Amino acid sequence: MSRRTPGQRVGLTREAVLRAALALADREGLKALSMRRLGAELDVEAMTLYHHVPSKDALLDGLVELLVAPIAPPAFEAGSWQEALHAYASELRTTLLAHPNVIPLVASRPAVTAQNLQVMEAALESMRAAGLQPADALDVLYAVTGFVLGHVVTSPDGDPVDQLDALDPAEYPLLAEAVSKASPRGTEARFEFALDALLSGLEPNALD
Amino acid sequence: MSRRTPGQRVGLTREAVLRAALALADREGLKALSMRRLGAELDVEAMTLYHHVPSKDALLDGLVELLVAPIAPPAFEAGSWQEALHAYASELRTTLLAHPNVIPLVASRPAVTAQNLQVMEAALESMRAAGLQPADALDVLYAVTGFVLGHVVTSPDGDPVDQLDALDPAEYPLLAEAVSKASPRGTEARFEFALDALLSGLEPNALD
DNA sequence: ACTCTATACTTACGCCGTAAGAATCTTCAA
DNA sequence: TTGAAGATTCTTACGGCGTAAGTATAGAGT
Repeated sequence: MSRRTPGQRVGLTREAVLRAALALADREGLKALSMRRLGAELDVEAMTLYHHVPSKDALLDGLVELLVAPIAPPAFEAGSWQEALHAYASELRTTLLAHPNVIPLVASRPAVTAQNLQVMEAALESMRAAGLQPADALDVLYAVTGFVLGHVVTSPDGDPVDQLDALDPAEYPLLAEAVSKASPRGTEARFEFALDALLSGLEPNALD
Repeated sequence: MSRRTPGQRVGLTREAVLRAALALADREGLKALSMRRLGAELDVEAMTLYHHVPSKDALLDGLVELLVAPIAPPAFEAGSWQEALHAYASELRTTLLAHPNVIPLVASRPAVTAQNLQVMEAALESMRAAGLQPADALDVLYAVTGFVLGHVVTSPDGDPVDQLDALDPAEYPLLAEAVSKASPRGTEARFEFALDALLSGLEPNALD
């Protein structure tokens, strides 16, 4: 049951493969993302994919890069210190939340790709313009990025409260109370609250 | 090539299985942690493990729980607000860093187990004694936990700078400068710096 | 001593990543 | 116009995976 005769091109590119992989992971989860399954999705045999990607690990790396690449680095030229980092953190969070299935991947790959290095360099550039030493700026960048990742990892979709909804108030009275009262605020408010806490604490130390 | 006759007991327990799994993951990484391999480690066939653990996913969940369980919840009775959360965050970080191979697992499993719920309840208890509303306390807990996880995920072992060591200064001048200057401080200093920033920013908002 | 059950092993199925190689199409120089 | 070269695809095969189903035995409770 062959799809077509060998050699007959189907116009695959690395980019197309990565996009299909992201779509598949979004739709059916990371476990469904196998080379055979992805091949089927593109109407191609699994081994064909290896002409565009050297291994499955490399494919996953590429997937993370595809996801993170379009995020704009923090721009300090316009607006205050906090605003720039706040906007950057929010965009990063939004991007990750749009692909919840891929978050574990982002969290488990260092992703020191050329793409990422350029983003970091650009960020340091504009942070220097704002008066920061590069060493301090790097600390701040790491702190904010790690914070966003950690927040997204601990509350991927919807309120973390969702998972705690059916909670026995007799066994966990305070937890139940906290959950019932915290609901209206939502995860986003919780994120902004903690982010601003971090940023306001970061500023005096970093600028001194 | 059978190891022993069926029925002959080897004295396996869920706990022993989980400990062996953790040891194996620590020693050889997550990819080496297969049911067959783990069975071999315990001198047992793979299927035997299913008497102590319902599935591999459950085994991984148990592994995370085993790792996180011994961490003491933040105790506010003695010492200041910051000290308590600082100590908790540091212990969590130390525990995770002691098992770098397992970090991706912790980051990708919600882990809303009975164990964890009890830890959270205990934390809320002592935070209430310090004058916090449970809802605010929960926010603070999530913020700190997420922060630690994010930090550990982005710089698992050694300085993140290690991976950036061989960097082309011509291509990334600021990055190279930041790396060369930031080195002596180390990852721990970076962690404490950002943690204190978060905590100092958290306090006024949460206590108001 | 006898039964019952928990524990262990065996076999088998359908997945997985990927190494090796054959078949075909496209391109381009002669 | 032809024919060689290289790119792209398919085929086959190997060892390893999680686990469903079934079998055998050792030890505990009567």
